[in-house]
Formats: sequence, structure tokens, C-alpha cells
Amino acid sequence: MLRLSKLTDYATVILSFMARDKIQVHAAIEIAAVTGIALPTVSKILKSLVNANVLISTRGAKGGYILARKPQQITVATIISALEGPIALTECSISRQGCEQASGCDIGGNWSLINKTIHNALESVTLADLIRPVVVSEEVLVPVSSIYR
Amino acid sequence: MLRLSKLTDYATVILSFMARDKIQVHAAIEIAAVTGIALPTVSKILKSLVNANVLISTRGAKGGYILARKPQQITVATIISALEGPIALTECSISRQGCEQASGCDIGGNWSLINKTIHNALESVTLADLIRPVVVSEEVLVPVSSIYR
DNA sequence: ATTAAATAGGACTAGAATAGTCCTGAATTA
DNA sequence: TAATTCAGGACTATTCTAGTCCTATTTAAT
Repeated sequence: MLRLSKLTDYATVILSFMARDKIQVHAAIEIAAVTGIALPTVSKILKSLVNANVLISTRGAKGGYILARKPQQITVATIISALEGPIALTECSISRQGCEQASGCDIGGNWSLINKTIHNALESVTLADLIRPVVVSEEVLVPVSSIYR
Repeated sequence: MLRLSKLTDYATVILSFMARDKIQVHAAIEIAAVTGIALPTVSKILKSLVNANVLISTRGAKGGYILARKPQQITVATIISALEGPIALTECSISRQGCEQASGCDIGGNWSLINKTIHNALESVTLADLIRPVVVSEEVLVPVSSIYR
């Protein structure tokens, strides 16, 4: 099902809370309480987000986490890759090494186009968009086919 | 890394071979030999593709598999969902039940927009595109941001 | 200084999902 | 009737994910 890990899902929930809330600094334990996610898990996620420069941490009493950038500048692609590594659908899109599909596989290049497309889609949606109230317009279409034809 | 399963990857390799080859009917054992994928695994994949109406099978001696439609009419989205079920990034995009992120999660609607976008991207690329020689144009951009702004 | 609050980093475990195999049955051709 | 080939499902082993926990480090307050 082209799955995103649970942790990434949690991350968007956590970041949405942080972006919505007026208060700047949030301790891990506070975030755990608000979101209902267990503290150790929250900590783990927050650490990953710090490493990806999405959050800035402060240690010690009164410490905690704040957004490193404005919500408009934090993309969904960034969030995903913070928790799951590079966004790619297939192994060989990341590195060609180890792909031993000797004879059959000539489609690497095409996969990488699809990957770029999806990456770009995720890159164009930000945290600010995620916390925006949804106004659904059903007929939004993105013609990726133009890449090929 | 927003991963696609290995089996799905194999499926594209198998289908690419079948689409490229002039001969219509291919037995599982033959496909295994050409692609270098183990026979039981190939069989498993082919069965899934038959169930998804991507392939048609014929039993008995001289039996085998053929494409159910023209390569132009088989989308990447179809191939992926044949092997992995519905394309969605998060659980709650498939069903809202069981999402107990009581307080924190107000972003379901927005995720579903992203899902639609990606689904649409995958829907617009066909098997025919996959077997086409790649002509890379680096600056292809798909403005999903227009969905929100 | 000392204590309490908070993150950093990494090791570890249990459970779930995936990949892969195998077996038995059914259909078709020669 | 025998050989070939797919159908369906059970099964196993390995990998991955989610989640927990421990120790060290940093900072603020008293």
C-alpha cells in the first residue's frame, strides 16, 4: 500500500501541534501528554527531527523543542525523509549497487522519473498546508503524463 | 523511505519483459529464467497480477500468461495496488476507524489530498512508459502546491 | 555547589510484515 | 493417460518496525 511508517505519521501530528500552538518551546513530556503518544516514542521522533534540522532542541530545565523554521518552510518531503531516509520507491533509485536483476531490468531510469515526480509532490506541500483547514476540491489533477508524452 | 515492496519491483520487471517481448504467452518458468527471479516467487507475483486483471492465465500444457490489456492501458498505480493493496500513505486514508489520535490529529483531510495527488501521479504513468527508453529532462516540475494556494 | 529538569545517544526487545518456499489440486494438450 | 502448467493456500525464516529503557550530558534554579 505504499506505506508511510507510523512514526512518520506521528511526526506530522506532533509537528502540527507545535505549529498550531502559540507557545514556542515544548518539552517532550508535554507533547506526549497532548498527542497521546507514549513518551519514549515521542522522544525518539523528536530526536530524528532535530537531526534533520526540522526542530531545535534546548537541554536542561526549561528546555524543550521548537520549530527550526516557519511552518511554510517545512515540507512534507523533509518530514518523511527525516524519519525514513531518502524518499524513493525502489532500492535502485537510491543506489544502483546490489541490483542484480541482470537481464530483466532496464527501467531504472523511468523509476527515477516517477520518484522525482513524487518527491516533488511531497516537496510542494508544507507543514503550514497540513494545519490549514481543508477545503476539498475533488477535481484537482496533476498531469504527470506530460513527462513522457 | 516511502518504500515499495520488492515484489512490486519484481512485478514491473516481469511486466516490462512481457510487454517488450513479441511472443504472447509466457510460462512462469520461462519468465523466471529470463528475469533471474526464483520460480516460486515469480508464480506468486503472476497470480496476484491475474487477480488484479492485469494478466490472463491459461492452464495446462502450452499454457501461460499474457497481458490482459495493452501496455498503454496498464498503469503503475494498478500494478502497485495489485501487489500491495490500496495506495495510501497513512492508515487513516484507507479507513478512519482505529485512528485513536484523539486530540492531536486534524490533518486527515490534508493527507487524503496528498494521497490523491500521488495516486494520480502513479495513475498517469503506464507500462508503455516504463519500457520506453528514457529521455531525461531534469526540470520537470509538478506544482502540487496549487492545490493549497 | 547541588539538585532537578530535560535532551542525546544508543542498545535492546517483541511483534509484525515481507519474502520466499512448498504442496496439493485442477485444467488443458498431446 | 501422461505431461504440463496454473490455482490456491499453508508455511517458514528473515527482516523491519515500533516501542522501551538506560546512561550521559547540559542547563536552570536554589
